[in-house]
Amino acid sequence: MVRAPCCEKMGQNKGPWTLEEDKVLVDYIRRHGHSNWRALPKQAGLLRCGKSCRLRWLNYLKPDIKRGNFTKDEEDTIISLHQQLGNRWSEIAARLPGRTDNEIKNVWNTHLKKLVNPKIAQIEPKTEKKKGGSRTGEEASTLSVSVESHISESSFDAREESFSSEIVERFWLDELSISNLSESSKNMPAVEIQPPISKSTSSVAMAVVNQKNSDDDMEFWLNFIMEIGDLMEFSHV
DNA sequence: AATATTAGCAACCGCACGCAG
DNA sequence: TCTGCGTGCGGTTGCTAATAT
Repeated sequence: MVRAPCCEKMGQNKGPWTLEEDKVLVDYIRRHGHSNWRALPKQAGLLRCGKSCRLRWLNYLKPDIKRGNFTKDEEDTIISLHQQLGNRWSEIAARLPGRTDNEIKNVWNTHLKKLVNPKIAQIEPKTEKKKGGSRTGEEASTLSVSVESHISESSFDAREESFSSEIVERFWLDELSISNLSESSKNMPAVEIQPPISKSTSSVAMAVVNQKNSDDDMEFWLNFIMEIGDLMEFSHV
Protein backbone atom coordinates (compact mmCIF):
# COMPACT_ATOMS: atom_id res chain seq x y z
CA MET A 1 0.00 0.00 0.00
CA VAL A 2 1.37 3.36 -0.94
CA ARG A 3 0.66 5.96 1.64
CA ALA A 4 -0.55 9.29 0.48
CA PRO A 5 1.86 12.02 1.52
CA CYS A 6 0.66 13.79 4.62
CA CYS A 7 0.71 17.04 2.79
CA GLU A 8 1.69 18.65 -0.42
CA LYS A 9 5.11 19.91 0.45
CA MET A 10 5.65 22.19 -2.48
CA GLY A 11 5.20 25.82 -1.65
CA GLN A 12 4.48 25.23 1.99
CA ASN A 13 6.14 27.02 4.87
CA LYS A 14 8.37 25.15 7.26
CA GLY A 15 10.19 26.10 10.40
CA PRO A 16 9.15 28.47 13.14
CA TRP A 17 5.66 29.90 13.05
CA THR A 18 5.20 33.63 12.66
CA LEU A 19 2.86 35.69 14.80
CA GLU A 20 0.67 36.26 11.78
CA GLU A 21 0.38 32.52 11.10
CA ASP A 22 -0.48 31.93 14.74
CA LYS A 23 -3.15 34.56 14.61
CA VAL A 24 -4.69 33.08 11.46
CA LEU A 25 -4.72 29.60 12.98
CA VAL A 26 -6.18 30.68 16.31
CA ASP A 27 -8.78 32.80 14.61
CA TYR A 28 -9.83 30.01 12.27
CA ILE A 29 -10.10 27.37 14.99
CA ARG A 30 -11.96 29.76 17.24
CA ARG A 31 -14.54 30.26 14.52
CA HIS A 32 -14.71 26.84 12.89
CA GLY A 33 -13.05 24.32 15.15
CA HIS A 34 -10.67 21.68 13.79
CA SER A 35 -12.68 18.77 12.50
CA ASN A 36 -10.28 18.09 9.64
CA TRP A 37 -6.65 19.02 10.07
CA ARG A 38 -5.70 18.22 6.50
CA ALA A 39 -8.28 20.56 5.08
CA LEU A 40 -7.79 23.23 7.71
CA PRO A 41 -4.71 25.06 6.35
CA LYS A 42 -6.23 25.47 2.93
CA GLN A 43 -9.51 26.71 4.35
CA ALA A 44 -7.75 29.02 6.75
CA GLY A 45 -5.40 30.32 4.06
CA LEU A 46 -2.25 28.98 5.67
CA LEU A 47 0.74 27.70 3.71
CA ARG A 48 1.29 24.89 6.20
CA CYS A 49 0.45 21.21 6.23
CA GLY A 50 -2.29 19.97 8.49
CA LYS A 51 0.11 18.14 10.69
CA SER A 52 2.07 21.27 11.33
CA CYS A 53 -1.10 23.18 12.20
CA ARG A 54 -2.24 20.44 14.56
CA LEU A 55 1.10 20.35 16.32
CA ARG A 56 1.26 24.10 16.65
CA TRP A 57 -2.25 24.24 18.10
CA LEU A 58 -1.83 21.33 20.51
CA ASN A 59 1.61 22.26 21.76
CA TYR A 60 1.50 26.01 21.81
CA LEU A 61 -1.70 27.84 20.93
CA LYS A 62 -4.40 25.99 22.84
CA PRO A 63 -5.69 28.41 25.47
CA ASP A 64 -5.49 25.98 28.38
CA ILE A 65 -1.82 25.19 27.94
CA LYS A 66 0.25 25.97 30.99
CA ARG A 67 3.64 27.33 30.03
CA GLY A 68 6.71 28.10 32.06
CA ASN A 69 8.88 26.12 34.38
CA PHE A 70 7.80 22.78 35.72
CA THR A 71 7.20 22.75 39.46
CA LYS A 72 8.94 20.29 41.74
CA ASP A 73 5.64 18.43 42.11
CA GLU A 74 5.24 18.19 38.36
CA GLU A 75 8.78 16.91 37.97
CA ASP A 76 8.21 14.30 40.66
CA THR A 77 5.00 13.26 38.94
CA ILE A 78 6.76 12.89 35.61
CA ILE A 79 9.53 10.80 37.14
CA SER A 80 7.01 8.59 38.89
CA LEU A 81 4.82 8.16 35.82
CA HIS A 82 7.80 7.50 33.62
CA GLN A 83 8.80 4.65 35.92
CA GLN A 84 5.33 3.18 35.48
CA LEU A 85 4.63 3.99 31.85
CA GLY A 86 7.96 4.46 30.13
CA ASN A 87 8.08 6.77 27.13
CA ARG A 88 4.32 6.96 26.77
CA TRP A 89 4.37 10.73 26.78
CA SER A 90 0.77 11.22 25.79
CA GLU A 91 -0.40 9.16 28.77
CA ILE A 92 1.90 11.06 31.10
CA ALA A 93 0.67 14.35 29.65
CA ALA A 94 -2.93 13.28 30.21
CA ARG A 95 -2.23 13.18 33.93
CA LEU A 96 -0.57 16.58 33.99
CA PRO A 97 -3.23 19.15 33.12
CA GLY A 98 -2.00 21.92 30.91
CA ARG A 99 1.21 20.18 29.93
CA THR A 100 1.81 18.72 26.48
CA ASP A 101 3.47 15.46 25.59
CA ASN A 102 6.09 17.34 23.61
CA GLU A 103 6.93 19.60 26.51
CA ILE A 104 7.15 16.69 28.95
CA LYS A 105 9.31 14.76 26.52
CA ASN A 106 11.64 17.73 26.19
CA VAL A 107 11.98 18.30 29.93
CA TRP A 108 12.64 14.61 30.45
CA ASN A 109 15.30 14.41 27.78
CA THR A 110 17.07 17.58 28.80
CA HIS A 111 16.76 17.49 32.56
CA LEU A 112 14.91 14.75 34.41
CA LYS A 113 16.59 11.82 32.69
CA LYS A 114 19.90 12.94 34.10
CA LEU A 115 18.46 13.41 37.56
CA VAL A 116 17.01 9.93 37.63
CA ASN A 117 20.02 8.22 36.12
CA PRO A 118 23.27 9.94 37.08
CA LYS A 119 25.17 7.55 34.81
CA ILE A 120 23.67 9.38 31.89
CA ALA A 121 24.97 12.61 33.33
CA GLN A 122 28.42 11.05 33.35
CA ILE A 123 28.10 10.02 29.74
CA GLU A 124 26.83 13.49 28.83
CA PRO A 125 28.83 15.57 31.32
CA LYS A 126 27.57 19.00 32.18
CA THR A 127 30.24 21.61 32.37
CA GLU A 128 30.52 23.11 35.80
CA LYS A 129 30.33 26.56 34.40
CA LYS A 130 26.84 27.49 33.45
CA LYS A 131 26.25 27.50 29.75
CA GLY A 132 23.06 28.29 27.95
CA GLY A 133 20.02 27.44 29.90
CA SER A 134 18.92 30.98 30.34
CA ARG A 135 15.50 29.96 29.17
CA THR A 136 15.02 27.91 32.27
CA GLY A 137 13.88 31.16 33.73
CA GLU A 138 15.88 30.66 36.90
CA GLU A 139 17.64 33.94 36.34
CA ALA A 140 14.76 35.67 34.74
CA SER A 141 13.09 38.37 36.68
CA THR A 142 9.50 37.55 37.33
CA LEU A 143 6.61 39.93 37.39
CA SER A 144 3.53 38.61 39.10
CA VAL A 145 0.21 40.34 39.11
CA SER A 146 -2.78 38.87 40.80
CA VAL A 147 -5.99 39.29 38.93
CA GLU A 148 -9.13 39.68 40.97
CA SER A 149 -11.71 38.62 38.48
CA HIS A 150 -15.38 39.28 38.76
CA ILE A 151 -16.11 35.58 38.73
CA SER A 152 -18.08 34.57 41.75
CA GLU A 153 -17.77 31.16 43.37
CA SER A 154 -21.26 30.23 42.25
CA SER A 155 -20.70 31.16 38.64
CA PHE A 156 -17.22 29.74 38.45
CA ASP A 157 -18.14 26.44 36.86
CA ALA A 158 -19.89 28.11 33.98
CA ARG A 159 -17.07 30.49 33.26
CA GLU A 160 -14.04 28.44 34.13
CA GLU A 161 -13.56 27.07 30.65
CA SER A 162 -13.95 30.36 28.87
CA PHE A 163 -11.80 32.35 31.22
CA SER A 164 -8.37 31.85 29.74
CA SER A 165 -9.51 31.67 26.16
CA GLU A 166 -11.28 34.96 26.57
CA ILE A 167 -8.04 36.67 27.46
CA VAL A 168 -6.17 34.92 24.67
CA GLU A 169 -8.77 35.96 22.15
CA ARG A 170 -8.54 39.53 23.28
CA PHE A 171 -4.78 39.31 22.88
CA TRP A 172 -4.94 38.03 19.34
CA LEU A 173 -7.89 39.91 18.07
CA ASP A 174 -9.32 43.26 18.92
CA GLU A 175 -7.98 45.55 21.55
CA LEU A 176 -4.38 44.40 21.33
CA SER A 177 -3.61 43.64 17.76
CA ILE A 178 -0.01 42.73 17.11
CA SER A 179 0.38 45.78 14.93
CA ASN A 180 -0.09 47.91 18.03
CA LEU A 181 2.94 46.42 19.71
CA SER A 182 6.33 48.01 19.34
CA GLU A 183 9.01 46.24 17.32
CA SER A 184 10.98 45.30 20.39
CA SER A 185 7.96 43.93 22.17
CA LYS A 186 7.14 41.60 19.29
CA ASN A 187 10.22 39.66 20.20
CA MET A 188 9.33 39.40 23.85
CA PRO A 189 8.49 36.07 25.38
CA ALA A 190 4.84 35.19 25.42
CA VAL A 191 2.72 36.25 28.32
CA GLU A 192 1.50 33.34 30.33
CA ILE A 193 -2.03 33.69 31.49
CA GLN A 194 -2.87 31.07 34.04
CA PRO A 195 -6.56 30.50 34.64
CA PRO A 196 -7.84 29.61 38.09
CA ILE A 197 -6.70 26.13 38.92
CA SER A 198 -9.33 25.15 41.41
CA LYS A 199 -12.47 26.47 43.00
CA SER A 200 -10.44 27.45 46.01
CA THR A 201 -8.61 29.92 43.85
CA SER A 202 -11.52 30.73 41.64
CA SER A 203 -11.51 34.43 42.31
CA VAL A 204 -7.87 34.88 41.53
CA ALA A 205 -6.08 34.29 38.27
CA MET A 206 -2.38 34.79 37.89
CA ALA A 207 -0.78 36.59 35.02
CA VAL A 208 2.92 35.86 35.12
CA VAL A 209 5.55 37.28 32.86
CA ASN A 210 8.89 35.59 32.96
CA GLN A 211 11.42 37.67 31.18
CA LYS A 212 14.99 38.69 31.43
CA ASN A 213 15.04 42.14 30.05
CA SER A 214 15.24 45.66 31.35
CA ASP A 215 13.03 47.45 33.82
CA ASP A 216 11.56 49.32 30.86
CA ASP A 217 10.47 46.04 29.34
CA MET A 218 9.04 45.01 32.67
CA GLU A 219 7.05 48.22 32.71
CA PHE A 220 5.83 47.49 29.20
CA TRP A 221 4.50 44.11 30.27
CA LEU A 222 2.87 45.51 33.34
CA ASN A 223 1.03 48.00 31.15
CA PHE A 224 0.24 45.21 28.74
CA ILE A 225 -1.36 43.08 31.42
CA MET A 226 -3.30 46.06 32.67
CA GLU A 227 -4.64 46.62 29.18
CA ILE A 228 -5.82 43.11 28.57
CA GLY A 229 -7.28 42.92 31.99
CA ASP A 230 -9.76 45.72 31.78
CA LEU A 231 -12.44 43.21 32.54
CA MET A 232 -10.81 42.59 35.88
CA GLU A 233 -9.39 44.33 38.83
CA PHE A 234 -5.68 44.02 39.48
CA SER A 235 -3.63 44.12 42.59
CA HIS A 236 0.09 43.62 42.87
CA VAL A 237 1.42 40.61 44.73
C1' DA B 1 35.41 40.79 19.50
C1' DA B 2 35.12 36.47 17.44
C1' DT B 3 34.37 31.77 17.74
C1' DA B 4 33.07 27.43 19.99
C1' DT B 5 30.20 24.98 23.00
C1' DT B 6 26.09 23.85 25.25
C1' DA B 7 21.13 23.58 26.83
C1' DG B 8 16.50 24.19 25.80
C1' DC B 9 12.77 23.49 23.00
C1' DA B 10 9.81 24.17 18.77
C1' DA B 11 9.00 21.72 14.90
C1' DC B 12 9.58 17.95 11.65
C1' DC B 13 9.42 13.11 10.23
C1' DG B 14 7.81 8.60 9.73
C1' DC B 15 5.28 4.84 11.56
C1' DA B 16 1.11 2.83 13.57
C1' DC B 17 -3.58 2.75 14.56
C1' DG B 18 -8.58 3.32 13.92
C1' DC B 19 -12.17 3.84 10.94
C1' DA B 20 -15.08 4.10 6.83
C1' DG B 21 -16.27 2.46 2.41
C1' DT C 1 -10.92 -8.56 4.11
C1' DC C 2 -8.67 -4.93 1.79
C1' DT C 3 -7.61 -0.24 0.86
C1' DG C 4 -6.96 4.50 1.74
C1' DC C 5 -7.37 8.41 4.66
C1' DG C 6 -6.88 11.14 8.83
C1' DT C 7 -4.83 11.48 13.05
C1' DG C 8 -1.87 10.51 17.10
C1' DC C 9 2.47 9.35 18.92
C1' DG C 10 7.36 9.05 19.84
C1' DG C 11 11.99 9.86 18.07
C1' DT C 12 14.88 13.13 16.13
C1' DT C 13 16.58 17.39 14.16
C1' DG C 14 17.94 21.97 13.97
C1' DC C 15 17.61 26.70 15.51
C1' DT C 16 18.36 30.17 19.15
C1' DA C 17 20.48 32.27 22.91
C1' DA C 18 23.64 32.14 26.74
C1' DT C 19 28.12 31.35 28.17
C1' DA C 20 32.97 29.99 27.86
C1' DT C 21 37.29 30.35 25.60
